Amino acid sequence: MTRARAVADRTPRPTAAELGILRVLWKLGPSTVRQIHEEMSRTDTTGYTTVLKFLQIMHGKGLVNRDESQRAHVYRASLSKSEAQREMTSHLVDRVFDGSMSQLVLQALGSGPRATPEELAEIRAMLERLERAREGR
Amino acid sequence: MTRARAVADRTPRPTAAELGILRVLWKLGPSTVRQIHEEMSRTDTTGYTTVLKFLQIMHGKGLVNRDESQRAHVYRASLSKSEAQREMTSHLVDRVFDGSMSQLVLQALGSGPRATPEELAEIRAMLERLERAREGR
DNA sequence: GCGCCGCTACGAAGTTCTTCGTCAGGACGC
DNA sequence: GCGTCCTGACGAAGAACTTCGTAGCGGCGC
Repeated sequence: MTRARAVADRTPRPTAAELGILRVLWKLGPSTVRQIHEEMSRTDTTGYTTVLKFLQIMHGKGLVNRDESQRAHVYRASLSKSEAQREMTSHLVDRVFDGSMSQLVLQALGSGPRATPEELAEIRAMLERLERAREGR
Repeated sequence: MTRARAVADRTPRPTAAELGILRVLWKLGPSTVRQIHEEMSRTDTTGYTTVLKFLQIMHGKGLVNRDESQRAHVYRASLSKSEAQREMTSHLVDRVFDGSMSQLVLQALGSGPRATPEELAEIRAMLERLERAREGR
């Protein structure tokens, strides 16, 4: 299947297991394999060498950087959480929402677990900003 | 919350290639392998038997139903587009938005290709409905 | 009746993803 | 100095996903 990739060429979309590790890195910040593995052990049974292997793979793909100056290498996510969110959301929208972000928004608002008033206010603010931007154009 | 999982148990999340076929089924409605293959040939080079094989796999998984009363079996998506949208959005939110739908909405509104005024109006309407629902509680 | 054509089914090969066992090198205590 | 322990590297096994070649069946035209 011919897949349209553009952003994906720089930092490929992480696989499920890779994303699990990125999530730990986003939470902990730069970490050693041991730290990552210990954090994952809370909910997971992934072995130490498995985590290590993924970090090596991800390093090869450019998903993480590492500092090798210490004996225990320190890994850092090379894309921020929000970059990953944007990339993955956009991919979802392309794949199942016919490219329509608004459809996604409507779906999310309508079906999600209820947002708090603060969140609704934030969304409303964003909406008004967009509406003003549109008028001003 | 457990509902998403329950649904996933019945109809597993489609893989990338499976989703490609579901998209055609959502577009064309119930179709034969040939029709699906022809539609996919517009943008894709996937072979006929590949499409067939996927439909067989998807049938095994319960992702599609089929009517075998004709010589050329007629396949139909067993989950609607909006069900798939909900399921996949919810999965994304769990994986990369810490379960927060509102974060997804903000991300989508902020980064997406611009929504049309009609779409903005629709989103606003949905938002107001939610705010009223909240007050009324 | 016979051969051709279109259709499904099956299986196998190739690729990617996931997981871990094993090894080598260096640090550290004794 | 020597063994022990921690760490990274590597490779291989297994699972899942993707793709297609080939076989077999049945209908239709001649």
